[in-house]
Amino acid sequence: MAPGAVGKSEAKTTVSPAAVRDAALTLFAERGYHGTALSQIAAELKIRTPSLYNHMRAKQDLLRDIVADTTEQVWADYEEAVEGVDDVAERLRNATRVYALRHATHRREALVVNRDIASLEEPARGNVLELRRRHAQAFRGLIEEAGGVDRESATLAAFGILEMCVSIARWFREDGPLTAEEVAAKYSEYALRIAGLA
Amino acid sequence: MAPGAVGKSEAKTTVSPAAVRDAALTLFAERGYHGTALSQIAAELKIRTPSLYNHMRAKQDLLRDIVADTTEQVWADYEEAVEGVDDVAERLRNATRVYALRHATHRREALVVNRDIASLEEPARGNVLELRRRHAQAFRGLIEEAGGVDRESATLAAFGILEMCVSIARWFREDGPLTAEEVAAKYSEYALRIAGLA
DNA sequence: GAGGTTAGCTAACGCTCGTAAGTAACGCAG
DNA sequence: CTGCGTTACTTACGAGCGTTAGCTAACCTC
Repeated sequence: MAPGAVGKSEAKTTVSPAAVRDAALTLFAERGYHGTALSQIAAELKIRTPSLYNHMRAKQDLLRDIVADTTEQVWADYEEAVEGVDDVAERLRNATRVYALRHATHRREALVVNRDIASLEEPARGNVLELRRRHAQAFRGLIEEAGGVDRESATLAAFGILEMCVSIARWFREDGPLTAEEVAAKYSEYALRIAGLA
Repeated sequence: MAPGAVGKSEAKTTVSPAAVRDAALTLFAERGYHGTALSQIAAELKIRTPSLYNHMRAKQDLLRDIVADTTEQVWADYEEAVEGVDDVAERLRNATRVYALRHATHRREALVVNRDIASLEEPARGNVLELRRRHAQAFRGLIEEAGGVDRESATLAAFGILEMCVSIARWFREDGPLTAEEVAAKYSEYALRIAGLA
């Protein structure tokens, strides 16, 4: 049987790799990678520190998995969002909406990615940065293509829009007055204004 | 004579508290507070680690000074920017401009403040957060007062504008195609659009 | 009910960290 | 010239880190 996969009768009180990753995610988001000790992750799971090694290979692997998976999902979101949409303004709106939405619904992942990329070792770091660059350039391309602003401003606007979305992870609360979808709709509207399309 | 204050003939090859703080600032901005060891700061200054203690009291003090000073200057910028300006849209433009400008001209400070506030110990942490809250609420107040959007959207817009400016510290380069002033002008224009005033 | 697998434990490792103490060299004030 | 203040040095400490090894007890399969 696959390790950690609990059978029909649930809740065997045993820790799984996914549980370790989830605890790490919470703590990394709160205190940062270097600010989090394995002993704290273990405490969260109510086991001793060395027992963690039954479910992971190294601390760095936890960070790598979190950052790599998240970055790939961001790119997948983007591709799906613009696929088959003809109007360029609508492509920009969709791309911004899914990006904003992810930052509202996956706050911890977003915080870790944006704070601890520097703590990621090569070659993972290079791969992640490459994917991010591709995403940012795709955004800039959309804004240029839309034609509301000149080329230099497009770069500026792209950075502004992306980072505005990233910021959502810092203040959004699930029990707040607005749902994630509402916030995403607002911010994609802001994006069009910044790009000179509204 | 004041310690570290070099006489008329400059460059006595001796390290000053300001030099330690500057080296710490650079490294904190690059690798984060917990990711930076005092040994690295010492290496940057070409002295041994314990010699740092001739110019500082503790590592935490370096962080506290950097973050506290920067936060206070941000607030001072704001007050000066809105002082005596009647038109509310112009107040918003000015406030955004100086905030953006500071993030372009003090990139390292901005990166540290936005990344390592969690590593700041009390009571400094509380004080800083209080000042930041005041600044954010002032922005929200400006947007509400301007009346381009409803109250809930004002909060959203304020966060978006502020974080858009913060992002400048992440990509701005002094030798890039745009000056800090040009970027600040652009972003304060974006702010007005987000606030529904353009 | 025996054998193998798993997940927990304790103990211990090598390392690096931030910090303290004591000492030698240098420069200015008397 | 003498003496004091300053700065950097070496040495050392205690603590905490990530990680490894080895044991034990529980469970799953047959």
